[in-house]
Amino acid sequence: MSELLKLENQLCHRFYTLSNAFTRAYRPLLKALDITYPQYITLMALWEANNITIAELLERTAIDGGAMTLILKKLSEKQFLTIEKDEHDKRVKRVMLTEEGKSKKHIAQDVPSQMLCKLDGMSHEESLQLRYLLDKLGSCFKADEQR
Amino acid sequence: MSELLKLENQLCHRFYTLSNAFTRAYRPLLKALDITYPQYITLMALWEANNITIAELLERTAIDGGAMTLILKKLSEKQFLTIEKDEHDKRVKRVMLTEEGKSKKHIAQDVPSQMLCKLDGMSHEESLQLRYLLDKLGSCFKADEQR
DNA sequence: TTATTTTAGTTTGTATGCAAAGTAAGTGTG
DNA sequence: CACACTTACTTTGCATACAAACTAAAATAA
Repeated sequence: MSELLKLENQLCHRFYTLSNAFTRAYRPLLKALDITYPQYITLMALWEANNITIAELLERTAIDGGAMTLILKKLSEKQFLTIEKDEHDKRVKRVMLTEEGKSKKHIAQDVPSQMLCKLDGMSHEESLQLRYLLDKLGSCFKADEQR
Repeated sequence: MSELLKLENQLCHRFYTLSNAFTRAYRPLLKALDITYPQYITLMALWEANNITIAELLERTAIDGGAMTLILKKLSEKQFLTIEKDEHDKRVKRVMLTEEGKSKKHIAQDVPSQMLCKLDGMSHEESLQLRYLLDKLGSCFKADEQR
């Protein structure tokens, strides 16, 4: 049978599997913060750059626009952030961390290192190499999507 | 600020982004078959091993059980497969490709190579290396999930 | 200025992903 | 044989992912 159609030969299936595995692995770590993985991504973006527009947040997180509306609603209900209309351009909304949202960053500090523990067995060398290859693959997609 | 919490340093975010990119990239390729990416994964598993139980299908595809119920329903409605109860163990269901489902494999033959075209820019060497690292990462997760 | 187009976000409909609860049917024990 | 336990799936509730349609507001063109 065609080797090309075998599931074990699909790069895509590895990504599918691993991406889901990451989400599962983060779940218990994020429980203390009472947030989901995409919500965590959103907060990380904000901890890095607060008071940005939704468009900028979409750009940084690569989260879907429609999904982001709901995610921000949730995070807003949980008192992590507030959303305000821009003064000059009323189409634009700005997302701002609350004091509470800012303070949660301290709790989140531990999350990345805990995740690294789970991924023990992979050397630093290897993870750097992996990162390089992932970024290369990412640029392939970017190039393709522009066609 | 803590480097660890920067979004660009997260391996997980690369997987999140790339996994979604794969799904998007497959969409147009799968349009001819009128199936989604998880449905494609399911069919690949069946083209490789027909007449298997749902449990085996879950094992091979790593798709969620609850989702699989719906995916099989869809594929069944589309006449790709049928589902029958096992004679000996009535809890078990077996999934079988219809003649139509089998024949679609020929159309699907082109999909992997079309995807490889999109990923041009990555050498064969690099994709082998990537595959090796992905599998290593996968085994890290497996080891962790068993704790 | 008015009509056209573009931009920033939201909404809607469909398809998962996942945990947890539920169901039906075997298995094992006493 | 009766009860507890395990299996193989399905169902349910919630949270995205994504395309496409929609809305309001700003930028441009005519």
